[in-house]
Amino acid sequence: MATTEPGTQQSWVKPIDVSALPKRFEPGEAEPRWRALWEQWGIHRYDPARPRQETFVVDTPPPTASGSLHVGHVFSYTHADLIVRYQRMRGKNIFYPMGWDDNGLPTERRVQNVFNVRSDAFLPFDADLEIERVDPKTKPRDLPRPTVISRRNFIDLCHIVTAEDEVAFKDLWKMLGLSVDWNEEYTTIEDRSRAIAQRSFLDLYEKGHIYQVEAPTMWDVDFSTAVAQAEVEDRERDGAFHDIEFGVEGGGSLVISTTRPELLAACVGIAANPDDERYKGLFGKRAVSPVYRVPVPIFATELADPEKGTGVLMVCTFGDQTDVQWWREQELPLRQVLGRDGRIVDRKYGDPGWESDDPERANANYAEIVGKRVNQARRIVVEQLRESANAAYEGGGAPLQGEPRPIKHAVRFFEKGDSPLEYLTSRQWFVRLMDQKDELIRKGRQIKWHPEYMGKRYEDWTANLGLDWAISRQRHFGVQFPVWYRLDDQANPVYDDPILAAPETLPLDPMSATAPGYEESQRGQPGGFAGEPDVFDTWFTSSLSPQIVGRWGEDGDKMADLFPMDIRPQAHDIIRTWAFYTIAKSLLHHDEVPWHNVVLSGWILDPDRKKMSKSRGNVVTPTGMLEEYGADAVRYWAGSARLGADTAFDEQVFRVGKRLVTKLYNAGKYVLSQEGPEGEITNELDLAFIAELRTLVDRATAAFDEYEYSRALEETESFFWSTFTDNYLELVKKRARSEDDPQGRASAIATLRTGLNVTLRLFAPFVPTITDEVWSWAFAGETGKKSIHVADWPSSAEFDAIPAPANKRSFSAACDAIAAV
RNA sequence: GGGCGGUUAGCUCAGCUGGUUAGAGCACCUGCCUUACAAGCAGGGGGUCACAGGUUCGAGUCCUGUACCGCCCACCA
Repeated sequence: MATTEPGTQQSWVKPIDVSALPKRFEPGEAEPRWRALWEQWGIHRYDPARPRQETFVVDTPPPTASGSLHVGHVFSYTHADLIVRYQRMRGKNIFYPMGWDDNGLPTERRVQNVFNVRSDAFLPFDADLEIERVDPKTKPRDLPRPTVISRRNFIDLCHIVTAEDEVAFKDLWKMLGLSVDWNEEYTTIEDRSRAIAQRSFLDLYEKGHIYQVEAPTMWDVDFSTAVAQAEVEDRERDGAFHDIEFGVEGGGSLVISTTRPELLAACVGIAANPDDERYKGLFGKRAVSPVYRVPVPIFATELADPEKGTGVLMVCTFGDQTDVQWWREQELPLRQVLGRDGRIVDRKYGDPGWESDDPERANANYAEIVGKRVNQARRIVVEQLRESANAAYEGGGAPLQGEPRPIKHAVRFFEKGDSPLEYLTSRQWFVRLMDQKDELIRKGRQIKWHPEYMGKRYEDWTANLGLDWAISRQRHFGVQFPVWYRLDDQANPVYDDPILAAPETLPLDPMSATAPGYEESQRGQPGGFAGEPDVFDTWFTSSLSPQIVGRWGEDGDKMADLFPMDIRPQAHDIIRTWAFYTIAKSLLHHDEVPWHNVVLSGWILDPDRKKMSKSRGNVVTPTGMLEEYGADAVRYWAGSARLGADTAFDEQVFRVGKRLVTKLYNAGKYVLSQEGPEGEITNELDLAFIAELRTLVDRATAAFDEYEYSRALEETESFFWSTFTDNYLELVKKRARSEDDPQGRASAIATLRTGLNVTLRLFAPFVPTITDEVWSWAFAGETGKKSIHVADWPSSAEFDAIPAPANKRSFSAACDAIAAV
């Protein structure tokens, strides 16, 4: 700071008192102190009074609030924070919320385990219910049967568990120094989010984008719920082809190949390729199944591959997606044998739709598999197929031809599930997306993807979408459908004409709220009403993150001020879910893109280049590394990886980050402890240094503008370390203390301070604590910006008053000279 | 089977629109406690830029093909 030395007219740059500062910088002490100050000063607050064009809006990912955060989260959330801190210094009014995605299966699973309970949507709420936590030391097999409780009681427990997780998550984010506006915190299960999700449903319903249908859908038998295409993944599994002989009416036989003999009872047709010479004569005839002696039509289809198996196959209700297609196209009967719990349901041959040429045998065989799960049923059916008594026609041999042939094949799983998906007919709600594909792609192209090639992933997924979005889940902890059904004289729901909730009554639970126009006593009664027991797919709610923070349709609706948003940071594995659904919602509700930029972080891989995961036991805990290296060092590590790039976890980089922090501390102490006359920058070397600094500012700014923060960091770091401290600082040390060159000394001190001031600001988004610490020693007072994070981002205009050096090469020449010595 | 990334020093990675002897950090070797910093400084060794062709005066950079690694999607009888 400049003061006037007593007895002179010369103003004097006063040094800081180095002896008052600790010898070493301690992140563990400084970081909490600075966090408290930022909080106190409110520098992360959004200012609703400022106009949209001065505002930078972030659609932050709400992490799943169950279990724990891992290094990958720290990595990608830091990336968003780097961009935000840059924009804040550019003078932007930052809208930076944080949400917790707490509804959904992960939470349910945790609550089931923590309390040993199960939920039943139809049980009445018990206000006095007390549930003890399971002692974590209890072995699973020693647990009593789970207590079945009402959905509302279950949800209360979910709230308890997620509230604990959210506190832990928030602490971690604060420790990491995320500059989130904690006034804008939300959860996806809170009332506002529920109201907005239900409002979304009503709006889509009104616009004709939502329908309800009883149809085959992908079904997870463990969770007993429908799932959507986006939640499905393939897993390689062992299987076996079983060659099974069917009879043909009028004589002869054919041999099909199947991996799912247990579905033989669900067989409703036989298919082969129309050009397949082996089967051409059979189309239009009927085949007869072994074991059950059920006649089924033989038809031709281009989808049948003559090369696969025996070239002829059985169509079941339902073995896979193609079965569903054939069932529709050929108008085949429905013979579903698998129940929602994954067990074989009871059927009687001889009943309508279950005709058999030998009902007695069919029933005897079928009775053996009733109530069994798929694998067990398969073993039993295979044994039955080995008996010639079960041949498809009189006098036939054992239907199973040879031994099953083992194969490896991809099987569809629910991404959170443990059993293969089944296709079951059930009543589900859908959002129509198949008719929106072109428009979804067009919207995707209006968004800038960083890195650009990630946009292609979105486009491929959208173009290849095969199904509308199944949004209903037969689960518990989620947002309810704001829907009731009228009951007919037999108390059966009339699904065609649902009763919708009035917008002003949201949020509500139709299982406890009374349908409009009815009395609660009419619930479940003939002529009365019933609530829709299903809940939304969690993505139905989390895809509304822009609307939730924008309070769409609520008091204080800010959509006009925030929407479309500036950036959506997220990981690339959820392009097909979170990004896709958010774009879809935004299109259907507002005919707009939800944001202008998508910013995609890569994954953290372990040194074997595998994705880090809990199951691999190679997870490093984020808190541990923050405690050991400090937030600045951890942020340095995240900041050194560019967007989209998967990065191997390398603890060395934390050390490098920590070293940079130390260097900044020491360089700051040195520069600000220099004293001398105040004056202009006039010396040729100093001017040359400033010219170098100026180009650095331009490069770092350009990089940040393209979301390439890692390049900005690298440029700044190499300038700071090499140009500034190793070269310039060494070159002017003497002159900065000179007694006989007051002008040169003034010039050196002014340049040193400018160099420090500017590089600190360039580093501020990456290492917020150390930069604010050094900033506070002198520059905070000089500029009136008490925190560096609200100081102006450096611009080349700052240097306009400083003349260019006489020779552009002065600086490198001086460096060469010192190197030679 | 289709698509998208990647392959550069022992390790982790830069290298933007093709242009002088290919870079950084870590690790390694040598020398220095030079009053900001030994968590530092000065210097050094180490790379046929996966491979094969091609375009060009000139290719790590552009084109074609191959191999390997990873991801996404499809296949599921």
